[in-house]
Amino acid sequence: MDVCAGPHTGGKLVDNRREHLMPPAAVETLAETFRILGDPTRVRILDVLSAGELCVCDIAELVGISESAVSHQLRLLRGMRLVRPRRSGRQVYYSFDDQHIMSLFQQGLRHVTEDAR
Amino acid sequence: MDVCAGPHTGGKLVDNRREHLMPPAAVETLAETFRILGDPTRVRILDVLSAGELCVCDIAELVGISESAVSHQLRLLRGMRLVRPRRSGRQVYYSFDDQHIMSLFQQGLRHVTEDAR
DNA sequence: TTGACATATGAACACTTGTTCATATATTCA
DNA sequence: TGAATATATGAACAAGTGTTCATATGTCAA
Repeated sequence: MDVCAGPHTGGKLVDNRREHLMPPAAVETLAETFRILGDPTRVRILDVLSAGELCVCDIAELVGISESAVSHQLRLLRGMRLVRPRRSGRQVYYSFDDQHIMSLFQQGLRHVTEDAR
Repeated sequence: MDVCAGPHTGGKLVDNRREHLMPPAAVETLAETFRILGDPTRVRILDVLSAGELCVCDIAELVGISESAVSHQLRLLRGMRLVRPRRSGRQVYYSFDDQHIMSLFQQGLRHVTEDAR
C-alpha cells in the first residue's frame, strides 16, 4: 500500500480517470492486435505485402522461412484482420486487409525510422 | 522446395521486391515497438496516460497492479520511447513520449473499436 | 480418378515473457 | 543524519510463443 501524498491532485484525479477507462474487451483486442504486429517475422511479411498482394510461396521465399511457418503466421495476421486472403487456383494471395491497417503499419515504421533524434 | 508456377509474375516479381525490403534493423525495432505495445497491462497503462501524465503510484492504482509491476512495464515502454518520465520530488510522472506515439496508439484503438463491420 | 502442387493445421519442443518477492536507489522531512 | 515514502531493479517461476515435422485439405492437369 502507498500513500502517495505528493503534489498531484490525489484521489480526485484518480477517481475522475477511473470513469473513462477503456472497456476490458477493447484493451484485450488492442493488445492482441499490437502483439500480432510485434514479431519480426510478421513484420517482414507485412513489409513484403506493403507493395501489393503475394502468394504464400513467394512470401516464404522473400522472408526466407518455410511455407509452413508463413502459413502459421498468416493465420495469426488473418485472425486480427490485418491481412486478407484471395484464392486464385492453387495459390492463395494475401494482402493488407485495408488501407487503415496499412497506415497503422507505416506510421509505426515512420516512428522507428525517423528516430534519429 | 516449391515451384509455385501459378499465375503470378514469377521470379521477376520476387526479385523486384527483394530490392525494397526493410533494413533488418528497422524490422527488429518496429517489431519490438509493436511487441511492447502488445500487452494488456501496458495498453491499460497507456490508456490511463492518454488523458495526461500520472505518477507511478496512481497508475498502479488505476490499472490495479503492484507498483513494482508498473515500474517494470514502464521501463519497457521507456525503452522504446513510448513514454517519458518527469521527476517532481518523490514522484515520477509518466506521459506519452510525443504526439506521434499517441496517434499511433489511438489509431490502433480506432481499428479495434470500429471493427463492428 | 490419380498424381502433383500449394496451402493449412496439429503436436511438440526450446525459448521468451510478465508477474511476484526481496532488495536497492532516490527524495523529502524532521 | 536517519526515518519514511516513491520508484527501480534482480532473480525466479509459471505461462505463453514461434518454429519444425508430419499430416491433412484443396486445386489443377492428365
